[in-house]
Amino acid sequence: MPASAGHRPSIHDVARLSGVSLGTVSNVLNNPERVKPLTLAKVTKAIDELGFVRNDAARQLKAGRSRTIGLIVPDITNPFFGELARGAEQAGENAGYAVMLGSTSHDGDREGNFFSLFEQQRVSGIVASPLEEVTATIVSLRARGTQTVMVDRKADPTICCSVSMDDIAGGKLATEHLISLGRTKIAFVGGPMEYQQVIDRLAGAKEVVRRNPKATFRQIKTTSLTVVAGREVGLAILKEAPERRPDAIFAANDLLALGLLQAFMFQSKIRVPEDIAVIGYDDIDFAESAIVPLTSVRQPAHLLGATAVEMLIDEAENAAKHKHRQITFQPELVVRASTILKT
Amino acid sequence: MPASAGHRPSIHDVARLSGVSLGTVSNVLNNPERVKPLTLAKVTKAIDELGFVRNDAARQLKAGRSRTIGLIVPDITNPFFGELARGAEQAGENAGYAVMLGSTSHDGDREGNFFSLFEQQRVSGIVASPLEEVTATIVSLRARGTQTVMVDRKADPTICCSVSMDDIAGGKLATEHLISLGRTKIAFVGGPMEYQQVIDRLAGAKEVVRRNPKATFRQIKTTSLTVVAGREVGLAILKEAPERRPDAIFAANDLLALGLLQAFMFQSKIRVPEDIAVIGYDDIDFAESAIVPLTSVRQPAHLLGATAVEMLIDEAENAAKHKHRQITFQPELVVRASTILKT
DNA sequence: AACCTTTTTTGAATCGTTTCAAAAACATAA
DNA sequence: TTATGTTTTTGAAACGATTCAAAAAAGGTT
Repeated sequence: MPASAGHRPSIHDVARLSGVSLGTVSNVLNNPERVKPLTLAKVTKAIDELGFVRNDAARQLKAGRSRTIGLIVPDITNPFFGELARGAEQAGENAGYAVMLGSTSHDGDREGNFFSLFEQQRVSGIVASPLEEVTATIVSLRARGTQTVMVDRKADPTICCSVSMDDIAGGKLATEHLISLGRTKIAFVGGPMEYQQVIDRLAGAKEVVRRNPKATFRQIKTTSLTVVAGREVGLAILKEAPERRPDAIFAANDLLALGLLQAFMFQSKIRVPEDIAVIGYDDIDFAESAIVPLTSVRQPAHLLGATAVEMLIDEAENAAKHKHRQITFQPELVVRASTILKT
Repeated sequence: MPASAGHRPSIHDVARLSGVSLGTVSNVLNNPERVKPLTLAKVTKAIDELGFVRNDAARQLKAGRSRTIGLIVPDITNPFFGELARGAEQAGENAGYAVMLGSTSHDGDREGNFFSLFEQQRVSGIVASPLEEVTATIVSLRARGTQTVMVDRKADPTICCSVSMDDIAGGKLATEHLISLGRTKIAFVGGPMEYQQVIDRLAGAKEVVRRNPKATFRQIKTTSLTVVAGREVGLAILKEAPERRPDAIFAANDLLALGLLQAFMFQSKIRVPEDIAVIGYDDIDFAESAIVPLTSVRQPAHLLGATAVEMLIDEAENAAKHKHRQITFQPELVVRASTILKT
């Protein structure tokens, strides 16, 4: 019979009902092997009868920390981060940690709120893919005792661990591919320019263009990395005179690229890849089933999330021996119809 | 100067450093208007110097509950649930609650773990889109004092609030559309058949077919609602003799539909919509930019999430006056190229 | 200066666990 | 039966915030 709504049964109630002491109930919960089978049965029965559920707040208060990890991502509706979150959750689960997800919707205030919420909750640590520079936040968090790992963003290894992608290499990969197809009027679409990922992908692209005298380069800034932003850029390009248009576009992520494709397909004014080749970034699942299957630069989102959580747990559990590491994965080109004509 | 890693400053340390009592520090934190400005300044200074951060576990322990809401969804990488989660978060934020997200990856055990994790954390309430029937879980959770709201699934209003979609109507909408196009060999692709959403969409489809003597119906079961599962079904259909194939497919969600499209486009063996018309369900953002822009049944995911959280907060804050409600939204047909030939 | 009101501050008690030294119960051997 | 070792059980003392009745301080009036 469950307790009335007024009062939730505590370990005291369980102790009283089963006629043992507090410590024994606690042992039933945490070290059952130390308890005589008969006692264990009595206590278990009382727990069931009362509908007792451990109060995690009290437990944490005593323990000083919880087996919970905070994950902060900029936008959970972006499948790249969805996959990353799933990787993080799986790695957490394997080690007996729960992952709490905070999605900031690209809002700096919200990001700050999550950092402080997680700190107040005394999570075991925070894995974050922050919007912009957050070294100061990280340093003070760590000084106060909350471990942090950066994901999808490089961090100074004297400060904390990080798992990131080599975005400069990815930018080169994409641009080299476009140039190898004979394209010369290259455009980079992306933004805002505060995001390190965008900066690096652009830098990689620029370097490749610089080494190819025939190629021209143009940068189109966006205010976000969304399908809508991509569509707007696409519609703007549609309005340009055909000779002004680029013949190849490197979009800073797949969502932008999908938006571009949508605009170009609109009334079939621009053919992809004949008129303009389009390459995206991330290789989300939807790239393959896009209106024109999208060439993209693949990032192992699941692996990023899982690795970050593993590093965090390593630090939490072996604080003494732990050494910060800066892991960088290499991206991989996935060629599809948006850059190559069917043979 | 932040405290050394060994000891996190508590409200006691702040009291000592600023030369006031415990109660005053607590007032600075919770009722600053009651504190003399001079005192407030002293205490605030001490807080900064020590790097004091409130311990939420202790606060909750005293308060009995936290301003946190647990959200349980089957798969965060599905953009439908991504959007739903975002709606939930926004509604929570507006009322000063944080939303903790748990994604179960369609795993019943994991779902159970999240329910009990959230209960142990004494969240203000749980919003869940459970995989299967969970009335028993809900009833006992509520009996022990944890409020619950079902989202994207109808619940008995004598038990708890729910916000769901009329999936039978959605199934009818989709099927009527296909039949109105003159298609007669209708196939329903979806599964597992334990999901109420799938059952209802199928029921709606069957009813419409029954009313149209010319139409034939066929059901193809899948083990999950993913792009991969859709692709497999698509490849199987590719292998069938053309006269055996359906001329219209209603997929239980957009991911399945996108998988079907991928398979059909493979070597261009089946044209969409000429040979087979395809309609999905959810109208995720990617439906519009699919290889063939996908006709779909739109669900207001954001609204579902936000409404569920609002109902939960209403129950948490006005327990006395609260009445359970069963809100059902009507889906909406969005026609695109996968069912209608361009004119 | 005495008295009354209002504003601030105080600090012990409390929330529900876990911990751990000490006590009790039990088992075994002499 | 006693001595000795082992297994179980006990319960007071934390953990760190909030609460609230009571005390103290400040302000106003005669």
